Amino acid sequence: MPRAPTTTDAFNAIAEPRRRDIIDLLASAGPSPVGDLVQILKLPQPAVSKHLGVLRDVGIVAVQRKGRHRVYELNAKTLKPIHDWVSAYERFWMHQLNRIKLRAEQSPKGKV
Amino acid sequence: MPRAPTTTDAFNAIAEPRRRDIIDLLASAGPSPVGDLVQILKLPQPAVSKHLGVLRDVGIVAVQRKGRHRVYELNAKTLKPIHDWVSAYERFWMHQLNRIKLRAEQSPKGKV
DNA sequence: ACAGCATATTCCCATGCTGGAATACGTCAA
DNA sequence: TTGACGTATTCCAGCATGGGAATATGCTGT
Repeated sequence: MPRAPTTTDAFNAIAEPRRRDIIDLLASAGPSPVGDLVQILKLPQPAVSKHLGVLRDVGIVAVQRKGRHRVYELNAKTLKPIHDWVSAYERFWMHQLNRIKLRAEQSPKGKV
Repeated sequence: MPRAPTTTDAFNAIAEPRRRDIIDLLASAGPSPVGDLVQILKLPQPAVSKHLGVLRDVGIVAVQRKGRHRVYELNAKTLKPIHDWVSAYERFWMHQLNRIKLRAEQSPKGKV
């Protein structure tokens, strides 16, 4: 089977750098219509719409119709699984001291 | 252009659930030879080797030859960019109180 | 040298992607 | 209505994927 669709989950959705850009932008600018994103990201409008479609499918963003505009809003809690997963590894780069701890915790199975 | 190769960066590499499984396993069991991973993950050996190849290209794991075995070790600091990126959104789901803060910080540009 | 184990690589396939261009859709103003 | 705007969808292309099967490589003991 081929690579999983980008709409499978948040992990797949955020693999695309442009989609992370969109997320970052929505986080800093707040809910925005598509046109604003197009202007700031300097991407073709269809490209932005398609990326938004993926993010929408995964639930990372939500839409609201406002006249002929569509206002996209970030729904960041869908990113929590990613944070949860990667946070387990934070200790690996936090302090040098942790190296000692890690050796003890991991203790390659050969140990008695 | 098609989707970026999985070897492009850590974001693309970890989109595959099996590769996250391998990372998790290396983290908890410590450096391990391929055979151990194959046995525990119950995946065909070539599949594991291929996934390890991707992780190796991105730098998430490192290999060490030990006789006829190859011992793979986690190099978790390559996951830091992911942690850094997603941590910016932690506040969105931490405390309910943050909702108030967030509204103030984001203040959709229309505001005076 | 040889057999056997541990691992990597190659080949094939069906699928789904991203970008670009063109086009369709829905809404507002006159 | 009609036209114009904002946005979404469709069609096309090239391409890398992950799985399976088969095979190649490398090391070890005898």
